[in-house]
Formats: sequence, structure tokens, C-alpha cells
Amino acid sequence: MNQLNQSYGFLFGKVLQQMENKFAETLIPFNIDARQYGVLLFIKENRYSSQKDISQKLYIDRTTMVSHVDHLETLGFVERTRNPNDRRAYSLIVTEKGTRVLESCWEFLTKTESEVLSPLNHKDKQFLKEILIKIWNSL
Amino acid sequence: MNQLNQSYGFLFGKVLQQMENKFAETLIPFNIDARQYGVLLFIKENRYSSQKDISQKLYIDRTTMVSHVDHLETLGFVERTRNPNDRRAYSLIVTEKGTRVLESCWEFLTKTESEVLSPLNHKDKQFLKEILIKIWNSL
DNA sequence: ATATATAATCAGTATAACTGACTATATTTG
DNA sequence: CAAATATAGTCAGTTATACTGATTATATAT
Repeated sequence: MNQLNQSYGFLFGKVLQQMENKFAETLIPFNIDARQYGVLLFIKENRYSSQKDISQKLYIDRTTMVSHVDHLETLGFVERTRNPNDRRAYSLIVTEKGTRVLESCWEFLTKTESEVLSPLNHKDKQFLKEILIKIWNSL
Repeated sequence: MNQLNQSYGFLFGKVLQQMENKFAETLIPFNIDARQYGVLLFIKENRYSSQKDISQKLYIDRTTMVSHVDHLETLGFVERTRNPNDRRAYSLIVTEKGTRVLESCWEFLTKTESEVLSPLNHKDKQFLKEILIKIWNSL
């Protein structure tokens, strides 16, 4: 075993690179990329979020968020409604169409994940998820 | 717990994003980015590799590899020597200067990794590495 | 009432990777 | 052996993505 394969950063990067490539392919028919999927799911799970909220929680730049939400809105997956308590900010909601897309995507993405994680047994996967959540929560 | 945080892809992505940001900062003084560090380390561990070899093993595009190696050569970290058995291909080697840089980087990067992985105990880390290597080997 | 802060936007810029064509060399095949 | 095909590396130009800094509208603090 060599140093390169001993590096968590390297290993994370390569595993993610493969996942992202497969995700990107899976998402082509839905006309969104992995980031936009993340944003859509975030809005579904956090109704009435502002673009700022999402930017902060998902570590995505505020100006980039504009184009992601533009795109999702153009596709009719989200709606920008105004927040009556702060007319500077939007209250974003996922449309019915967006919800259906999320459900379809989820199915495909879970399948894609399983492929990449296929060398792991159930216990490994469980443990991996726990570990990742621990790290994520500490960020 | 929500769906977003249940997604391995999402969790991988966010953990890596943090790691990459910290790595990038760590590497500023050495004037290379994470990819170039990876290439340098690969050459160190696989003397006389051609650019093609590295491209394939590290899943980096061949044309992108040209600029990475250009950069590493300009800094005097690697040398492009010709492969006498195939004059189309280079035999890349890491210089003494490059070796010293690798050693310094490794120290800093290990420290950075520890920071990101600080919520994990020793056993968690061990397990995580084993799991990542399993996945990497299956790619 | 004025000054400061914030959410969203936009034009312009920067960065990074990829596409496809090209050169030089190697290998295969007829 | 000569011709055709394949391969390693390069480069110009394109594409994709995100960031910088300024701007508008609204909110909050002094």
C-alpha cells in the first residue's frame, strides 16, 4: 500500500468523482445537475427557505444560487413566492411537478449509490453513513 | 434526519468540499493544487510513468495532465525524461526538490485531514479508510 | 431621519476541464 | 517491406462553473 492510497482526501475525491459521473448521467433525463438536485431536495425539506438560507446550509455561493434557482424555476420545479415578513427575500417552494421529479430521481440515485458502494456489505454501509454524518455535523 | 443527509453522494460531496478548501489553503505556499499534489505523489510512487499512465490511473484527462506536468516541471518538481523504449512517451521522475516538497506537504495535509476527521475516534478512522480503499479498488 | 445591513441580481472575470485537430513515433497488416 | 492504423503528447479554442464587486430594493439600528 502506498501513500497516495493512504490519503483520505485522495480516496474521498476519487470515490466522489465516480459517484458524480454516474449521478450526472442519471440526472440527464431530468435536465438538472447534482447541485440543483441538492437544492431542490433542500427546498422540499425546508419549505419557505430563502436563497440565502440554502446558500449557507449547502455551502453554495449566493450568486451561483441565483442561477440554480432560475433553472429550477424555468423547469417549473420550484416557485419563488415573496416572504411577507421580509420582502427582500423569497420563500421558495417545490411545485407538484418538482416533487414528482424528486421522487423519480431518488429512486435512480439510490440505485447509482448502491452500485458505487457495492463492494460494501450492509454493516459497512451503515457504519459509513454514521461516520459521514458525524463529520458533516461537525462542519 | 432527512433525505438529503441520507444521501452518500451529498455527504461525500460536502465532506470533500471542506477537505479540498483546507487542502487548497495548505498547498498555497507550495504553489500547487490538490490535483498536482496527487500527480506528484503518483510519480514519486511510480517512477518512469508516462503522462498516459497517470491519466488512466488517476482518472485525469490527458490534456489536463499536460498542464499539470508543465506546471510541476516549471517549478522544478518533476523532470520529463524520454523513454528509450517508446520515444513518444515520457518517463517522468520526481526531482530532489519535488521530493522535499512532497515530504513537507504530507505533514501539513495529514494535519488538515485530522482536523476534518476530528469527530472520529481511532477505530472509526481505521474503518473509514478500509471502506474507502475497498470502494477505490472496485472502481 | 439617516446610516448601515441584508437578499437578491447581474455583468464581467477567472478557473478548470474538455474537444478535436495535429505531430511524432510505434505497431499491425496486406 | 510499405501502407494503414494506433498511440503519447500537445495546443488552440470552447464550454462549464463559480466567483467578484457593484447595484437595487427592503429592513434594521442609531
